[in-house]
Amino acid sequence: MSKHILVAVAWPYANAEIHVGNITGSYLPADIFARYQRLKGNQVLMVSGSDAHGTPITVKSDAEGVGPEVVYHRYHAGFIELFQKLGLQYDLFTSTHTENHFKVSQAMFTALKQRGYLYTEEQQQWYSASLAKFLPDRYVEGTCYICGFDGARGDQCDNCGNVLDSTQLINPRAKEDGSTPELRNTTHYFLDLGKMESQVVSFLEERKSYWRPNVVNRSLGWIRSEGLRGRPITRDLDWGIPVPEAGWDDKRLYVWFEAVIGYLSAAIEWAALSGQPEAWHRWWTDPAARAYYFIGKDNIDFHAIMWPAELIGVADEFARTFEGAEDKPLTLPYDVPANEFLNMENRKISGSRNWGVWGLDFLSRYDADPLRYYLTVNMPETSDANWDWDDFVRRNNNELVATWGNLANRVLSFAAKHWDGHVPNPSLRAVGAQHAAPNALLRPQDRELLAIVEAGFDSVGQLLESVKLRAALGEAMRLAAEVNRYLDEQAPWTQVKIDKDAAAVTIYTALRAIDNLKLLLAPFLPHSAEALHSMLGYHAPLFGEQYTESIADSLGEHQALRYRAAAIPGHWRPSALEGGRQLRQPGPLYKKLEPEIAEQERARLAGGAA
RNA sequence: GGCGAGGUAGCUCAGUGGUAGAGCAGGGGACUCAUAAGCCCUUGGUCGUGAGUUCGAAUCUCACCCUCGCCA
Repeated sequence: MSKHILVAVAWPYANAEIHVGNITGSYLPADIFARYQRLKGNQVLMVSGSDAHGTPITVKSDAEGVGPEVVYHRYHAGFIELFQKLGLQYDLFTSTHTENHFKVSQAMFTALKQRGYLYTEEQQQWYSASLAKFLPDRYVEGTCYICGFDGARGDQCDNCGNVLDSTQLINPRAKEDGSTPELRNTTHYFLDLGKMESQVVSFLEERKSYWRPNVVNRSLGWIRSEGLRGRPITRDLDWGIPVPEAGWDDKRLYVWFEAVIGYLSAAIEWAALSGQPEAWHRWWTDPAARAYYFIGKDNIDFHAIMWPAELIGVADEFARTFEGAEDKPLTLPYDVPANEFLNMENRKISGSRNWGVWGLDFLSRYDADPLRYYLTVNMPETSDANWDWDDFVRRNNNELVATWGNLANRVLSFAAKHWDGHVPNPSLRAVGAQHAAPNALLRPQDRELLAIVEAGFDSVGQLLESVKLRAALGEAMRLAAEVNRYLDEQAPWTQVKIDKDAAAVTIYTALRAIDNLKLLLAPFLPHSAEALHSMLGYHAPLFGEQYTESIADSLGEHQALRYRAAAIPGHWRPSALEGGRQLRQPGPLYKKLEPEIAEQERARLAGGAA
């Protein structure tokens, strides 16, 4: 029975390029999981978008002398280009700077207020008289009250690394014009997290048995040791979502509060774009639907605590506020399989030090599937992992090319050479047995191999189901090795000389095994799986296609990445490859890499870091 | 300093009470369809340190050391 699965993917912040650590942290695992669920025949909705608001973007745009939307559009366009090239099949990759997201976020705010989970409180904030505005923490500099460093930012000291209370800065000055700010009172809305603590704890306890230990223990530990406290959800800013209250014109919703609402608003936008505006309810208000959130560990608090708290808070009030109708409460996360970090050549990835491998730069020299392979076998699912260029080359050459790419190529080439590019037909062996099922014409060793490989639909599927992607890929690769062993035992290159019918059964069996492996590996290696699918003589693709669309609204225009499902999609079930089928011209699925590139790439890193 | 995660073969990692595992790397061998790829055999670890519980511990308890992250 078909299930509704929401694949919620971290929203990249639109002020930096995406690197391999970001990709393996959340975007890639989400796509692998979503592709598997699609092959299973489930109703997948995979959504995300650019996080367009917040002070890091305005700081950058101020420095460039342009508007914040210019900065956001530039990075947003880069994200979409990268995701297309990587084959990340978002049903919708949009942005938080859309009229729809504004409305949904404001409805969440109003619903929370209605339910009594918001309160106001006065805070002290630096105010610049000469600029006539409040200064966000990042807009104030001064002397660090911990280490004495003179260039500390209001939110953090770059010298000692401590997170600062900006109001304690010594000799504060406005970054923009150097003026001396004064502390003034300002009123903000707070989300009353303390009021929801027991419900959030219950939410976590109920999921403890199957969540990753680092995600659930860390969240529970944090709540137990500190307790949940109210947290401001508005700021004195002009870039962002207006607070839907009279007299609050010069304030905006805090990004941490509104960005996560994107998971809901993107589903609503997707439904509207798809011409079935009610469709989002199937993923958001049907208790049977499951929501998976793919994020990096730096985002755990927001997805395991804050966002569930927002959802628990609004409950069924969102439907009344947003569409004036009664509906069930919004669905809470089923799982938050957060990944740890990826280091680069044993050092932390750093954008400012240019120590990292950036997605688009990588794809200008290498293909997407080798990247997806390496990032999956090395995925930081349980602890931090490390990107090592020598290891990348080794794994590409000795695993992806040697075990799998070569297997497909050797079998297809053999069929092309000896059976004129057709799948050998085992029924030729049995006179008059044309009505027999294909398996009836197979020898015990052939049936045994197919049974082993076909068991992968369960074993690999189970691992994918529980989001153990590294293990799932390893299991699929182990099955590929089984087929290599089978070939060596049967030695069709010898059979073909003495008993061509025997060779035909062997190659038929091997082709069917490869057809199965193609599916088992498709979530991980979609580009080469499609290529192989075509070489095996299929016409319809396994997956649908990505496309971009420009959407205009009252805030301007935003580009969106979308997905059109395949008319006749692939299915997560054993191959029924028939004998006699016409194959296409085979060719290598992957390229071997020269060992020297590791040294070259490291030099590129070091050069950039100097 | 508190909390969380991790510390297992050269490398990347699996393994939550019962004689230490996988892949890759290293060594040897038989084959040749294939991107000199594949297959078979094989070297290699006092499972961070110390103590305890147990007939028996990588696995449970305690202390300590190291790495990463969050918080202070």
